[in-house]
Amino acid sequence: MITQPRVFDDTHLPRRLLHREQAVDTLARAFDPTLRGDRAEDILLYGPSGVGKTALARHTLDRLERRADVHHSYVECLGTSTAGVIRAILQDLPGPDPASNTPLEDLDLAMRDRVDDPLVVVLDEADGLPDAGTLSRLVDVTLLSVIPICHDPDDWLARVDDDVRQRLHGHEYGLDRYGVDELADILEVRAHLGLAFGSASRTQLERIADDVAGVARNGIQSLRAAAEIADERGHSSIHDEDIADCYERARRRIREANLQSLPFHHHVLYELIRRAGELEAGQLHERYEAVADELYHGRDQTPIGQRSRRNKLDKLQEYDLVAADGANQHRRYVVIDEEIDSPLLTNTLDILTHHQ
DNA sequence: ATTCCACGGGAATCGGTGGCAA
DNA sequence: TTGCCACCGATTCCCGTGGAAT
Repeated sequence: MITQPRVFDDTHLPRRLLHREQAVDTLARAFDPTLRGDRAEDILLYGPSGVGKTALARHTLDRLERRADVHHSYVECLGTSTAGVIRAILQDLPGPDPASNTPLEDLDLAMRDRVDDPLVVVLDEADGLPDAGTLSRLVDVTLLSVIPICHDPDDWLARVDDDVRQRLHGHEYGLDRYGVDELADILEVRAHLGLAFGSASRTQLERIADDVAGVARNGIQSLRAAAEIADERGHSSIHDEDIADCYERARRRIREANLQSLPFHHHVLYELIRRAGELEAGQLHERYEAVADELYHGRDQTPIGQRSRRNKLDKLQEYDLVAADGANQHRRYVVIDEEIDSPLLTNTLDILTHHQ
């Protein structure tokens, strides 16, 4: 039933962005000065995840680049540093890439040196920047303009330095979830491009759009999952019962991918919680210490201390794999989907369960 | 009121990497 | 080749905070 799987990829960019006409206009206008060789206006793009912030920025900049010889740089900020951001920008500019141990100040100088035409820098996941001063360095470059993408603009503005706040203040642009009709339109295009003819009815697409509350990413992944389930059940088109079951699969797939992307330490903590169902913080640490030596034996990594474990647990929560509730010594960690196990630890059931 | 304990921000530190100059 | 330096991500150390139990 799925004829073009790529259509459902997170990175797939449609030719037209439906129901984002005003947003595209606003961004395009902000880029206008570049056509005269001036710096573009900055825009702080915000909104909940999965509603197309990144797609909007990429789409509009692609269009700009086709219209004029204006360059842009796309930087994924999550988990990177100031130096990392500047490096990413330099990579997109002509000239040699700097050595990996080049001092930050030299990177900064190189960037100032090489930006001699208007440059638009998209900073995706800008809430993930650990250092508040990163943006100041960018904003200080004459012809460089920024498009930070974040979830909460007030939060974000509160954390950056004054100069950046002044530049972005009044230049916020928010995207909201789609309406049911709007998202159904979007899903219709994907179904048309990626599924066999007639696989899904308009009513079904509207139902999915409604069930995912207008979050495009979830809608698209749910549609894909529904088509897969229909295939497995031998249906020639998507049935309503396939839709009923598609959300769980879509969510589970995201969680599985999340877990896969994490390093070994996270897996250990996750499995300890999963096999217990739920654990108090104190017990969790106890068990970790009881099994750590054995589990890490023969690996190049070594067990980590409590403070680091807390950070890993934070990450597990961010990734929607475990939840925590309760304060202080009664804090409990609960696994969210017991069916999702860590492939890295499937052979260690004995070690993990012996020490009860 | 005091104690207990997990939390989480921030600084210091560690180990590995890769240029670069002697 | 060797020693040195800067970087960087990960980790640990230190410590103030605050809710719950005593």
